[in-house]
Amino acid sequence: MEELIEYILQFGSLNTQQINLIKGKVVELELKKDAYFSEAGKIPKQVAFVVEGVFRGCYYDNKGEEITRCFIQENSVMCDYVNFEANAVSSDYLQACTDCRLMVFSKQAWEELSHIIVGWDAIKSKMVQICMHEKSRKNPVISQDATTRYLAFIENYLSLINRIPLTYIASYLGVTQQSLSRIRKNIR
Amino acid sequence: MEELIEYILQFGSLNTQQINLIKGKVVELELKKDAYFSEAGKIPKQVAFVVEGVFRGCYYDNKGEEITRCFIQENSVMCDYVNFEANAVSSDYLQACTDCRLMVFSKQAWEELSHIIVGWDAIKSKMVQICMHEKSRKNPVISQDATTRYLAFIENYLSLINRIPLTYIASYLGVTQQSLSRIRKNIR
DNA sequence: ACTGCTTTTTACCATTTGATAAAACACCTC
DNA sequence: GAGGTGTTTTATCAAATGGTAAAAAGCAGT
Repeated sequence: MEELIEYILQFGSLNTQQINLIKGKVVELELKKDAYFSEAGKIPKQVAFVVEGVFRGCYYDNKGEEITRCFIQENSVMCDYVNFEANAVSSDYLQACTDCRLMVFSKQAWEELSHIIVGWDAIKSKMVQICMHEKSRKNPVISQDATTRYLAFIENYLSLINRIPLTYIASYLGVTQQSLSRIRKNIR
Repeated sequence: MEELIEYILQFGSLNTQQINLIKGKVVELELKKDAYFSEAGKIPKQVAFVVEGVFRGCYYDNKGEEITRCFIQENSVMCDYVNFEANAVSSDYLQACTDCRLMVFSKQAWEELSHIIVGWDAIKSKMVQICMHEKSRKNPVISQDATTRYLAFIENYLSLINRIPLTYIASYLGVTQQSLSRIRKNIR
């Protein structure tokens, strides 16, 4: 819980009473490896803060290929936010890559905070915008070759290398897992 | 001007008085082809609405390669918003690909609207979030081959093909301009 | 129509990556 | 420790893409 509060306070200041209001709206949730936090075809109904574990965002293209869009690590917010806000059907899965522990806001709780905490909306938008921006900043660069993309991935996500299957990393980097394996051999 | 108002009203409703307040805060700006709306190394000080013309967002990687991140067309909002909000130095250029006409909010005007229009903040965040989301949704998919990426580009940006240099499109798709030229020949 | 300038296309070869298949490895259960 | 399951590595060949260079096409100014 303290991790969540500390995270939120990065984006604006809150007094003790306001912090307690937030604590009252959030519930803990555990998910096992491979479980989905949210699924394509459903309307996202929750915003999560990742306390422990790693998630990935992924979807399937029109050829049925699984594509990993992003990874979400400890101490960050996770949600298909635009569809959450719009009550629209998501096209992405948010899947646990490891056993995970989350703090979860229901849509109702998330919206009630706007009414009971002055300044919550400002914190909220900042949080979401920076989250989106960070994500895109870390994305593999399409004009770089696969080796360069892998090296950049190590820079950005060093701690993930031994926590999640190589297939997911390959899919994130846009190469086959065989190519990634070859790349790993060559940079050794 | 009417294009701007119509665009804003997509994200929330405003009365005539509020609309006039917005109109009073915005100024028209023309930029010639190749001019920059904002530059890497500077703090973004303005938010723009593109009335006419096409822009691109681009940056230079550590090898000095120019990389085109996105295109911004008519009837959309343009800004390096996270750095605009944070008063932080941008690492991107926003460059006119054609002669352009913009409606521009200064940082001061943009913030004053928050104080004088109830609900402006909500409209603002929705606008920015959807803008970021759209952009990433249209991005070329790294696991697809160059031909597929080019065909997807045509789907998303058909009207751009004959308006902007091929080099920019190649740089956006992550291929050399020679490869793109070969691809165009093969799909004919 | 000619000149000079920029953009786009072609061509050639080297390198990277994908597709397929098989082997090696790791992990879990019995 | 044997067997089963899933993951990672290797290997081989075919296809896609990059690098370099040159030719062709488009375009503005005279």
